[in-house]
Amino acid sequence: MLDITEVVRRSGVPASTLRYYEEKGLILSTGRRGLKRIFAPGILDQLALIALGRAAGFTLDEIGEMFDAGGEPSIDRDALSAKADELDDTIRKLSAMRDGLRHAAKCPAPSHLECGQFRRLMNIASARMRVEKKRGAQEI
Amino acid sequence: MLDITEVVRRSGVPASTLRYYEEKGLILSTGRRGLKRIFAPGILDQLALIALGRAAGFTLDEIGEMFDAGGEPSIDRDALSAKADELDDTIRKLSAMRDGLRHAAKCPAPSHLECGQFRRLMNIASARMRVEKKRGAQEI
DNA sequence: CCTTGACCTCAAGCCAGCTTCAAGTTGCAG
DNA sequence: CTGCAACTTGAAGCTGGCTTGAGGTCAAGG
Repeated sequence: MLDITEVVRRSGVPASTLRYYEEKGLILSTGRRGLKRIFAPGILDQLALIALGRAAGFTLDEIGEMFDAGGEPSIDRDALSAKADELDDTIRKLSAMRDGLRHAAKCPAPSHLECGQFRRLMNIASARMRVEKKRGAQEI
Repeated sequence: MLDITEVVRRSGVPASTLRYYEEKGLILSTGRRGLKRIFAPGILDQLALIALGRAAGFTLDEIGEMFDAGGEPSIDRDALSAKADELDDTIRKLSAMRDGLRHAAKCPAPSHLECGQFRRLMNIASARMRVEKKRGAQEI
């Protein structure tokens, strides 16, 4: 059994965040010593899992749905696949962007506006903005 | 010369956003007809460029510094390179994440917690969180 | 037993990048 | 000239994921 200080020390997650996660229902403290929260050791895995989810682009609400009542993970494999596909898409876009930037950085055109590739990038970016307005922003 | 409605129609950027950008100093309206803003046609390129910058991960403030007094772009090629490098880094992280998710989705371990690769991912994600706390979050 | 400092709660604040609202002004069609 | 839709302003609100602050409680060490 761990007190909050110990959880902070071992997970690197600030106490304020732990309280916030508990309030949101993402984690559970297993009891109190007086007012003070006590956590089961499993909390550390759970926090690592939350960190992973965040890094993968899940929202806290989505992550909350990945735990059963006991705090054990029960992650839908289809959801993982879907998120992987989403990441793939993001990666493709970012790669195109990176290549365009790389080109612009060494393009000899006096102004970037005179570079065909740069203009293509600009057009793609504004087209994407339009789409995201319509379809409720993805991410990135 | 374009009125705001025309700019909205041709750029897809909402009027509220145009006013916000002007207030922020990112764009300039070239005059007024009565109270109403009038824009030079160049605004369309400028908005496309802003969209591109946003998509590449620049903040509005950073983008603001990319225009000279006349609204002409004057983009530091080094900044573009640096942003490209940053994107590369992001892409690498996302790729690792995607591969891990993909694996977890088809991993036969009864619980994800029992899968070595999944646990490695978890640990990477929580280690990254710690670092980002210390060094003031990048993006993604 | 008393102090102390680590914990607690609840509410408010912060960030970026907008959007929305209420109330006021105006260009222009009829 | 009138009416009204389209524009204007400034301020406030929103989203997500926290952090911060004020003020309160309590377990443990001296």
